[in-house]
Amino acid sequence: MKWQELDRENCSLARAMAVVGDRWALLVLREAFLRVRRFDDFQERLGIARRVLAERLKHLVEHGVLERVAYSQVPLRYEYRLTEKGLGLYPVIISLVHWGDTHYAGKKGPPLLHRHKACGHDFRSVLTCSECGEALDPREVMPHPGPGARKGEWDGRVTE
Amino acid sequence: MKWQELDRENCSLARAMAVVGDRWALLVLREAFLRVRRFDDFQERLGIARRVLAERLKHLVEHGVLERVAYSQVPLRYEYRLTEKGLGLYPVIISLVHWGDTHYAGKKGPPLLHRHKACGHDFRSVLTCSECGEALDPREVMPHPGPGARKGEWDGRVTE
DNA sequence: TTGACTTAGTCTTATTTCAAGACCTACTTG
DNA sequence: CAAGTAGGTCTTGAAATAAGACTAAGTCAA
Repeated sequence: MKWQELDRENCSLARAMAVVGDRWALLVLREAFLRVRRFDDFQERLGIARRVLAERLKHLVEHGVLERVAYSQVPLRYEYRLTEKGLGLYPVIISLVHWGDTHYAGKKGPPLLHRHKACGHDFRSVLTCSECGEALDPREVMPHPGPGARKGEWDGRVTE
Repeated sequence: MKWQELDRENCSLARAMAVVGDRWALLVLREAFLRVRRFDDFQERLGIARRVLAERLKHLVEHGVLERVAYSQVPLRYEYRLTEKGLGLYPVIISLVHWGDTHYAGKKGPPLLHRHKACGHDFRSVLTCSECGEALDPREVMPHPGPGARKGEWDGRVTE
């Protein structure tokens, strides 16, 4: 399968990966969550090739994850901001960061901490069930076909 | 910057991306969370080139995300299972799936639902603060340098 | 009013990675 | 003994990436 065909799969993960699944997208978004907004700042902080960055930002804008906003009229200059849809990727990024903290932080500890303004503490993210509020263990989750499933699509895979 | 140098960055996300940041890793892991374990099953379900799959599985095994376990001695056959470290990526995957469900499900709804065995309900994942238990809004989070930060690394970026 | 600087890109070239599918090896089953 | 199964490797051409030079439009200071 080619990468461009991924969004035609009937799978929410595949469709999400078609938008943010390339090598750089999540790193670009990490910077966006750290309030980086301008082309040269993304480029310098990530060390990404400029051509690739330009294409990636365009792609994220086209998919509504970022928006390109003029912050100066004369001269005309644009910056990139997270949309609501983009903000919705925060759980993905913070989960990856905390996974990295857990397994790859050096002796001294993680390079970056996150403080929850509401309660004032540094936190780790905890994934919980929207229905009962308990922390989620993957072994406690049973996937099963939903309303958008195609006939026979999950046969022999998920009904257990 | 080259992709292989990413894990030398002092950033937990960059280090995580060095392990699971290529185009296929998270899709392979999605299948693993759906109890797929064998080479040919991964290959058929993902439509990934066999050479790329072999390399990717090897990489994930080397990084301790999957383990290669013999499930038959005669003939000798191996399968790939999630390790504890691999299970730790569940929040990343389920968050991406729910983001995809939210923004890319068709009219009929998501193709796959997830039932929490503990409470018996289909759920969405909710990211909460480990300290106060409230749902996390990215606008309520203030990143700041941690013990593993390098001197001056975050100057002008995160202290707000 | 020229020369240095800023911002947001585009373009070129060499290298790396990926897609598709044929092929290989060891064993099993009919 | 022939066909099938499982888990790969190999080859070829196409696509994506890395690095950095270059461009365009405007600003600022002398």
